[in-house]
Amino acid sequence: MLTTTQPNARHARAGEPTAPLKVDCAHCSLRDLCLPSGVSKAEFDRLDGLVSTRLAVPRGQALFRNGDPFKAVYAVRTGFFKTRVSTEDGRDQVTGFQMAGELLGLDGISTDHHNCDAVALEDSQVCVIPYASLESLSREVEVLQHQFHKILSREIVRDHGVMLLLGTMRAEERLAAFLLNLTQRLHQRGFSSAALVLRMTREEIGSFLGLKLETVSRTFSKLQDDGLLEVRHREIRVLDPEALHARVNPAGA
Amino acid sequence: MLTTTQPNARHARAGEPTAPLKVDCAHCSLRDLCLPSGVSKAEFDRLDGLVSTRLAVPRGQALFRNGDPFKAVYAVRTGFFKTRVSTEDGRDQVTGFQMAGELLGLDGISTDHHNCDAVALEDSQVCVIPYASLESLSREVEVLQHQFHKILSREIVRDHGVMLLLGTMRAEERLAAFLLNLTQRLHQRGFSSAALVLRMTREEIGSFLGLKLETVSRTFSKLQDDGLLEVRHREIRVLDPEALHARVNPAGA
DNA sequence: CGGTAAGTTGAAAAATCTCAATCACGGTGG
DNA sequence: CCACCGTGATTGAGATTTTTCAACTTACCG
Repeated sequence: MLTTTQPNARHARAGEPTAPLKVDCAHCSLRDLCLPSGVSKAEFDRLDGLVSTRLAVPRGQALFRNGDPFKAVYAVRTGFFKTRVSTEDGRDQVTGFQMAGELLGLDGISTDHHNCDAVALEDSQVCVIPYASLESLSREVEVLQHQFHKILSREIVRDHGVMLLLGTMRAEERLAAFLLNLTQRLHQRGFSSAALVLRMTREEIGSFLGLKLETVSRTFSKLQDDGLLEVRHREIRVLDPEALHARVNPAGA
Repeated sequence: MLTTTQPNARHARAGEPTAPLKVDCAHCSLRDLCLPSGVSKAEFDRLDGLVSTRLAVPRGQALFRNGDPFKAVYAVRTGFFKTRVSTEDGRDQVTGFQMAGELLGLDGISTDHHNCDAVALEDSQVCVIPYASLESLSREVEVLQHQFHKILSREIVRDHGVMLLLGTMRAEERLAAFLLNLTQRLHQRGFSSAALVLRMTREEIGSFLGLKLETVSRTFSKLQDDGLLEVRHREIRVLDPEALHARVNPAGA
């Protein structure tokens, strides 16, 4: 399912839009998952010009990097991203994985510069939402303003959930929680919540979960041995979602 | 320095404002650290009515709890808070400590209900900022809108920093980073960055840093033995800030 | 002045990491 | 078409870090 890398673009930065076609939230299938969620039919024409262009980001390439000037936020249209932050001495932490309908770049508002790297894990497309337009439009369209605030707040709540995971859970619980989160988000998007293809390596999963890649691998094997999963490299089948859920909170509740 | 607990209010919820006096950002000394930062003199009168009241929160008491309906965000005027989230099986994670000028309750926008508990660690006062007023006023006052977005974004960036800490650092690095963060914020507020009095227990520090309280205690002792700190219970003196900084990133950079 | 909550310290147990070997697969080139 | 190469994944064994359990100390509050 992964499209092949475009070797000549692999090490370049995100460039010009491949398809500068007029883009239109009103006809986008991700409408209800994305920024315009809650905007009524009648109001959709007011969102005209919110999304200026689309941008293709080949696998392995950064949409933006730590330190880049912040000008826009991005909505994932197709594909899959990771965001990561790093220490001065080179250790890094994946802060999230983003799929269709999710927003990237919100961190940049705080300092006018991006504070993390966003890297495509497969060939992807994003909608470019110039931040100035978003601010001015959300002064006029109340539901847009509210929805944008909700998205920012939701990101904070999500982050708190990740802190809880990193601060209190052991390896098996972390991986179980991670898989359930992925399947739940895939399900929202109309995919099976039993079968999934991971878009990231064991190392990237480990970086997100605060574990080494070997620990991730061992934990996959354990969950497989226990009959909760079927693991074949990146293809995962969830055999027993109930039991998987129970692993997140072993004490039960 | 800690004010004593008011025993009879200890187990009650945050109640009515003790001092329903007209509150005014324009004359508040926290102006530049807080929500109105960046609002010009001329515009200050437009912020009239943004802060409806003040609220006293005695030590140990919750300003809000997970599940409470979300109606307002709160700016800490005096005192000190922690926020925490918890799992169904009762483990919890402190997600942050908030001091004067910092905002509480932003998590509530996402679902119209608070998603964490905010508990005063000493007798505190907050300014109540009804969320509806904030949204409508920020549609009119551009700099307020922008500042509010910056605060939301800054919280996201802060959370990513905590994830990095929880995901990649060992105990000593975590504690060093924590202390430097505290001293830096105290310094911003005009306090010494060498001497500080912790407002929280070892257990709360541990919960924030993803460590057990014994590990926190041992790590304090280690840093003291190494001559970087002087630790007497909650009174901490930073003897060698440089060296402390070096402990955060032992590989150097 | 006693009781309780908070903090410190030790020793053993447990979880995770590190280092190393091996395996599997996809892509490449002969 | 097949052998080979490189990346990613798995597994094992030993080292390290942190946790757990327990004893004890200290400070503070009533």
